[in-house]
Amino acid sequence: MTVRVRFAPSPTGFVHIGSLRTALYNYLFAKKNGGQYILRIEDTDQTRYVEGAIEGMLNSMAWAGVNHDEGAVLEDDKLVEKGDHGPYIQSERLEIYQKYIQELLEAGHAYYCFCSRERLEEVREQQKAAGMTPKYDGHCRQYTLEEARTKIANGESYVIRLKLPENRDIQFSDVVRGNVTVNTNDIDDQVLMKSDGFPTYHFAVVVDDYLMGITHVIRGEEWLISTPKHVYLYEVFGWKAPQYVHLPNILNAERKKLSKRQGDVAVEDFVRKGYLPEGLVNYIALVGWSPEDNQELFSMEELIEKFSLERVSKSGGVFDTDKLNWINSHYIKESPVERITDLAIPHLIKAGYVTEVEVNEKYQWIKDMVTVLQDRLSYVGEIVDKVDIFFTTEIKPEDQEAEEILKVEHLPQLLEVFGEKIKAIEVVDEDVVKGIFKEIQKETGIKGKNLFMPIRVALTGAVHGPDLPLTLKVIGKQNILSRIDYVKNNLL
RNA sequence: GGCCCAUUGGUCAAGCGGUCAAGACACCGCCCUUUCACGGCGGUAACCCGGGUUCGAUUCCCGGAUGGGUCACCA
Repeated sequence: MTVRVRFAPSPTGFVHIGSLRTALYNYLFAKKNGGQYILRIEDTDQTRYVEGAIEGMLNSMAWAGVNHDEGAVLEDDKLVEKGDHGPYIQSERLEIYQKYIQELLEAGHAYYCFCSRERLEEVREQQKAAGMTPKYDGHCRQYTLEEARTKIANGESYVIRLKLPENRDIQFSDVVRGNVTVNTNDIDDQVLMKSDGFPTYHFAVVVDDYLMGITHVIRGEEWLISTPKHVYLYEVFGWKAPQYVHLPNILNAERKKLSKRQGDVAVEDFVRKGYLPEGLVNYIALVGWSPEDNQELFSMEELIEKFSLERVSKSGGVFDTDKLNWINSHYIKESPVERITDLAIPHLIKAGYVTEVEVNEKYQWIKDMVTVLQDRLSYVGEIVDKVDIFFTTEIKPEDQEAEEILKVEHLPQLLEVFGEKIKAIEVVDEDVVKGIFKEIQKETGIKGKNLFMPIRVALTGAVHGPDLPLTLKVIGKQNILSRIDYVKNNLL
């Protein structure tokens, strides 16, 4: 039996970081087992549909390199479907659901319900007031199919509910949780078909997973509790249920479910900040799964090779930006400068350091700047916090420590000598600066920290920063000289 | 609140009856570096609490506590 798995987002916005991980695990599991990974769009809630959401999600998945074998894909910016188990968009499968819901109705496993939302609300309130768990009271179970159809013919609005047997334990085995048992008395007669003719998730997911030949359902743990309803549906249809795999949640620092409004949770947020796809994917793979050995850094190929559902953890994991940064910085260091430069340019433009028209002629210079900074970035966008030293004209000591350094008594002499030597050369590059430092050391006896730090602070205002010779190369001869003048005139 | 699930350092986590309880991030220290980083080496730091079972429990069982999930015509 070939493995077939699916990722089934609903197009209500962006791809949540937790969804990315769910998709990734599905993808890894499929690839590992030579199976297929399908992307199905679950757009059964007409009220929550967001324009352009599908396209955005598809782009995020493509960015991350989690590519599906079947499902909705973007071709020349147009949404098309690939694969022979389609349609893969639920709103295009309405007739299919109709057929199966009729089957259920005829067999007595589902019934029409005419209760108004008001009545439902009322019942719930009463139950709550009585200290009971809110649950549909089965009011419409009394109607025969025939009676119900008469009411429908009279124009009454209805939904279709699952008719659950009383007091029956439904058990299923979850790959990560083991055996889970829930009694039907604790489950609602779930609405299967809504009054607008669309199926609910619970119905569509079962019909589609069956029809699409899904063998393993790998999804977030928020679905664990409703799985018995799905298992029951498989049973009454006489279908074989898939293997269930419920993934633990990804939590924030407060150990709450990671959600919007408390920072970055959308894949696009990380793209925007300048995280690399291999960094994000590598990190996210490690929240909720661990390899047999101690490996931390993985390419997608290695993840596929090492991944197994048996090693998925049971409990939720906190999203740790520090570790993400560490992993991401690894991939930034590994990348060709050109790649980081190209990613950095939009950030520099946005921050106002360069204009779009300047970019071409300044490309080499920008590349030099990126070369100097590349090893120090956690994510590319961070570069805008570090480039000020290359653009500033008026040196300002960044803190008290910097101010102290500017007060050292040999600074005026040092700047004088250094300025003269810079003046004397054509082009400032790394080796030239190193040579100059050597000469100064020989001529004045100033060396080490006493040599580098005063120059660094005088020319950049900062105590910390990238390698000085490289930094000076990027600053350039003219700017070095004018900064020296500025410091002499204003800060000494 | 009912039901379901979980609980190893600050965080991710290994462990699957006998270990001085791995490793990584973060933090601290040292080394490398004529500066700053990178890097290398080292350090601090954990089995939620009770009962059982067992010669022996972090590991198995039962309670409790804590945390999470879920109780929609949302997914």
